[in-house]
Amino acid sequence: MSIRELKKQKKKRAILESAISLFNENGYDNTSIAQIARKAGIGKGTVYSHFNNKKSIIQGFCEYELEKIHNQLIAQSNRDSSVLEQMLIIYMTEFEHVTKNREFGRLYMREALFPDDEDQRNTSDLEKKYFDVLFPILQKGQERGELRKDLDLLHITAHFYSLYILVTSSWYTGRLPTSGVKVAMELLFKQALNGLSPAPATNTIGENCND
Amino acid sequence: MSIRELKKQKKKRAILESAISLFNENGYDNTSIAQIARKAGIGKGTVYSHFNNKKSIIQGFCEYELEKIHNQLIAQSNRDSSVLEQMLIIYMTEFEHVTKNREFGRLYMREALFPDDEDQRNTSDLEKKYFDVLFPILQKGQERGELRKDLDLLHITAHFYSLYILVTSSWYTGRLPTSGVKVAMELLFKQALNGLSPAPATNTIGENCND
DNA sequence: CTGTAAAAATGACCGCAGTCGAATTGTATA
DNA sequence: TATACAATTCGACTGCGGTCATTTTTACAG
Repeated sequence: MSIRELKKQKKKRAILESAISLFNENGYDNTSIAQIARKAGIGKGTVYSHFNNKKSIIQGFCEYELEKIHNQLIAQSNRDSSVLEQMLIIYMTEFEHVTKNREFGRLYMREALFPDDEDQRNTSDLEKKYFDVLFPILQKGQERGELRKDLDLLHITAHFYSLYILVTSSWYTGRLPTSGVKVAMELLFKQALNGLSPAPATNTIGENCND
Repeated sequence: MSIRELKKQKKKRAILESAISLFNENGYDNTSIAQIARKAGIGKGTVYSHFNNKKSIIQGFCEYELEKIHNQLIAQSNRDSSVLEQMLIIYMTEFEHVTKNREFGRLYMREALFPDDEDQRNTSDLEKKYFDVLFPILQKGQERGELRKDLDLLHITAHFYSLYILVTSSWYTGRLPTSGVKVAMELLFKQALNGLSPAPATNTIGENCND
């Protein structure tokens, strides 16, 4: 690694650290690039040689964090627990990381779910890692009979992920206090597994299997 | 209604119309308030006497639109259809409206789900109307035995709403083409009703259901 | 119609995100 | 070490969102 690359990495980290502390201190909108640059001890223009724009400072940080989580989870994952337990661990871990730096997490969720048209998403590799964590768990779940075998793994993921989004949103909007997040997520995950309609045995099977 | 109020309403509509066309033409970020003002035939400062900031132009529009939808739905709703059918109609209607003006919808979803801390949400009345539409349908569903009676109506709503968010996000991120939205939503709604885990009694029932 | 006070409209102004060409620093070759 | 070249840094500059003191319009009493 040349001196150049080394300096570049160092500066990038300095920018991120300045940005994180300033964003959490004063909020995203109340922090100027000039401030970040000053705190990092560099010129304003230099910030833009490391990040395309203000938003991508957030993306850079969050994607870096998320990748760390995923690597952690792959190492930690306990193949023997139930799907419910493992999903709870995964999404609660992600929730904690996303909301640890409130401002960063908020802007990341926005960009990830409803991105600017111009920002062509480069999350594909991140997504791949995501699925690398989830799919083995779900597959095992299918083999163990915890999950219906006729369902696409992608669709199963969709249910858990969508509930994760909702819970996170509820936390951000203040409808759900931090203390209630885990309970809510567990409840909703269980309901997703069991279904909203009554068990077929007791009731009209035909209606549940309508097409 | 005084002449003042009348003029004010007229100008507000003029601003919105200019904003809608410019946003859809050039995108939100590439449209300046000055442009909107010029097109509406007023001064720049006047825009700010009708809207607190650029974002609230979007909110004003979308909340107005959503209220229209809700009123429509209350009138239209067919109490005799299944919960699945009614939910599909409601959320597909909302999807169509939200995505009709792509840019507006995107920014509205962002604000609704992950709002700025400073913007204290005033969506409570909008939410109330929302529940006024949904709860009767779900209640009827419980009475008819389509939905488990032990579930909180709010939680049932959560499942459908979260899937709606996911599908909408998938559309905005380009993962789901417009043509695939309804199919995806129906599939996911059915799965939410039936549950992700196999029916307790037998394993084969699940396989007869859905695709 | 006139005077007047409140309401509304306005655009100059401020601080910021992002750009760009010039200046500086690192690298390679002789 | 000297020189040429590429990468990096920089801050003055542009156009924008949002503010505010000033001007213009409206409502109404005398």
